[in-house]
Amino acid sequence: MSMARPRSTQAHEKVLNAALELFAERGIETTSMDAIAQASGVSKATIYNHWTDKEALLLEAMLMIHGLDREPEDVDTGDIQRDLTTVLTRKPPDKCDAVRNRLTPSLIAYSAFHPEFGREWRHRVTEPPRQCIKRILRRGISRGQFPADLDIESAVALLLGPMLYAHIFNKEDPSRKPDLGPISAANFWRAHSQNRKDRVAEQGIKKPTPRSKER
Amino acid sequence: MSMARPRSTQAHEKVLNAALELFAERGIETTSMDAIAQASGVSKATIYNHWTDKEALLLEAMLMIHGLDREPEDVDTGDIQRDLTTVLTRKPPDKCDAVRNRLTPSLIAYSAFHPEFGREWRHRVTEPPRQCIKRILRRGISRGQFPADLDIESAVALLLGPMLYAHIFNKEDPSRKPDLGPISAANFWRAHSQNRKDRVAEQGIKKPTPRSKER
DNA sequence: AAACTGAACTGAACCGTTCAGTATTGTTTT
DNA sequence: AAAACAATACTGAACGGTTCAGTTCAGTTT
Repeated sequence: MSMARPRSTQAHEKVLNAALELFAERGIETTSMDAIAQASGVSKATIYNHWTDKEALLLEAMLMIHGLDREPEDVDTGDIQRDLTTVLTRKPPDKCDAVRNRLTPSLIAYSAFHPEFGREWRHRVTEPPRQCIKRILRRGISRGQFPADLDIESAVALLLGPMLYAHIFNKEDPSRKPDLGPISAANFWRAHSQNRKDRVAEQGIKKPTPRSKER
Repeated sequence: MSMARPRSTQAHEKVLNAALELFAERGIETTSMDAIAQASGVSKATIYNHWTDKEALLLEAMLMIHGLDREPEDVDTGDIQRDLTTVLTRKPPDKCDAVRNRLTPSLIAYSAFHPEFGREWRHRVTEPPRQCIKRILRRGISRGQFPADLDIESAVALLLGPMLYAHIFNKEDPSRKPDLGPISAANFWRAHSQNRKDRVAEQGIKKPTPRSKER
């Protein structure tokens, strides 16, 4: 009934940290449990006492590093453009950020070949910021600042894609690393904002300015 | 001096094809040479006669599938917008395309942890289309259709990023899979085109830039 | 004569399990 | 309060069974 000795949270965290570091440095599939045990200083037997699987460990490690920064997810200053920029520029604490970024390529591949894990990753990690952006976009539409027929799903890709791209392809090239967050936001804003100075109508329903957006 | 029996190009290609298929289906690191031998119908001894390494095989397979579509890399119809859209929409033959797309996540991860291979991948595969886009952008700048201070590197990320993003994150969600090529091109065009009268009403975030500056 | 096959083989790594011994905790008794 | 106890966690090392990259080789085909 009474647990005589509680699990050492110290050991638990040491393992998680070591696992994250190794996953980020050498990749998920190529990091062995023995390596994690050795790096963490926790015996492998104990690791398998805390987690059933390598995948279970990976899952908790991933949720841990992506859950450390539970910021107020929503942003609404009234200025849609500013909100967009804020969300795209938002970054986790420096320490996390490095690990998270180095982890991304592995997660992309691992998720591609482990659909279950992939769903979890997208659902728990990549979806929240997406939702945040979607809310802002919908607000923009209802305020008439974006066209009513804006495809939100495509818009999210337009906003976030450039950052992902830069992260993957400009990694080795230190010459080209401007922060794409504000750039991408500005790019999108200039392309879709209907807030021209001759049009100040704020009420949402307006005649859609005929955009030859095809289709 | 003269080889009594030439290497079977048939075997060579069977191995390459089988390797590509397996790499795409199960990932690079988790595909064994034995599996490739069995799937190709070529004995493992022969495979190691044709390639020194698993990595050598991977490299040639990658170059093969990305070299099959040597199209006229350059596009210049005079209409910058059309050229951009064309390049972003351009696709390899259907057969290749499926394999290439499924291969991408693995290549991202493998390149992240094998810098040498990564350089080769970027240089031989991802760089050519980038260069093509850059040429178009420079042409647009020199013709005054884009602002002279446009950061080309960021612009490429703005154009290609959304497609990469959609490819990675919208894979499992069949509801939203519009072709982002034209959308991304239109998005960029609307944000940066300077000499269209449908955009002059935009409030001047950008100052009227001076004439073309050579780079 | 060289390329092929099929099969065996090496050496190393891997995951996950087991186990005897030890350390650390909560509980009970003195 | 101190000592004894019971229950559990941890260690370190080993082990089984598998998988892998790469090699070797006797025999077959071209």
